[in-house]
Amino acid sequence: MLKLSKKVDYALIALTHLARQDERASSAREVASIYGIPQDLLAKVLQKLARSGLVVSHQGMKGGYSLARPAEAITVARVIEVVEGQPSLSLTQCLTDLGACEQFDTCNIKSPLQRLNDEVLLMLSRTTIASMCDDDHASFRGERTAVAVAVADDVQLPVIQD
Amino acid sequence: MLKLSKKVDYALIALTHLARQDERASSAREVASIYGIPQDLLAKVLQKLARSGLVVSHQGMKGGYSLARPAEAITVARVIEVVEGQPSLSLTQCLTDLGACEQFDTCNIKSPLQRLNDEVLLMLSRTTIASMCDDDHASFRGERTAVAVAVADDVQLPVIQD
DNA sequence: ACAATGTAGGACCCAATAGGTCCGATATAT
DNA sequence: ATATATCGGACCTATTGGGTCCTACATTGT
Repeated sequence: MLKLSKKVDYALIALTHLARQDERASSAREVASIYGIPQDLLAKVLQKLARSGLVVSHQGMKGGYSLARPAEAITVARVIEVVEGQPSLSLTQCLTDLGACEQFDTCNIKSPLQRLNDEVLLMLSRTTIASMCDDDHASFRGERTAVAVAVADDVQLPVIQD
Repeated sequence: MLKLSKKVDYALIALTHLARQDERASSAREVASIYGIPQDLLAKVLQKLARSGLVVSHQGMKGGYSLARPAEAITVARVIEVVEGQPSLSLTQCLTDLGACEQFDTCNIKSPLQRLNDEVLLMLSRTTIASMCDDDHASFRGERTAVAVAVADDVQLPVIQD
């Protein structure tokens, strides 16, 4: 599907929210109500983030969550990995379930996929909660971007050599 | 899940196979048996590719499929889009189902996600069947790459400014 | 002419996952 | 003590992914 799950969406929303709060803890309920996210589900997600050390939790009344480290040190890659479990961070099964792949020996696309996977991973590792915070000040109009249009129309994009 | 489906895997395998055959048509059965892919399923995938004009089909005995255009002109992005239908080429629902997103107005991560999405899309648009053919001559050992290890271990990667 | 081998495409099936809810237990500030 | 938190397991349901089966139709070889 090449789409990130809602859980990851929610995690990113919550984390950028926490990043902006800076210090003060926010409860799952609070965040959920602000962004219209199912409360119980967000709670689960935040618990995972807490268990993984991306976030610290304060129990009891007046409790909640706050970032466990600077927003610059939380990458999208890590968030995905934490929220939906490691195996999902590879573009294809055969890159994780090594040996479990039926067509491993005859497969003709192993190494290109590996490369592609690494590139995506790198991109997700360079994107941090901090960078997402900065970025969101830019306007978003909900239009299809030039890239999306080009792909949909099956237009040839210029090849970039490296 | 951020993983491409088996259908896409199969499509890419078949396409690079066809690219190497150069001219001569291969039947779905042939390709399926070489790579250990369920035949009926591959047939469906190839039919989609044919309907979308990425591949031409020759019916009847001695029939089969061959590339409809040079391998350089078939991008991974396009293949994904064709095989699993447009909506799947965006990292998150809200980028496609515009308006259908519950938290659209309050969402704090719209534009960063848009950017990320574009970057991935661009990368997938620059990768062609031709480039995958070249690439596969490189050795593949099935080991975790440096990038994968770094992410899993939650190591901070150097930030690259643009 | 007719069998063998193709593609075309609809119907269907099953298992896995995503998304979400509910509940009881525990911690803590007022 | 009570209201408000997190914690974490159990559970539910709709969707999707992956795959099979079957019928119809097109071509080639004999």
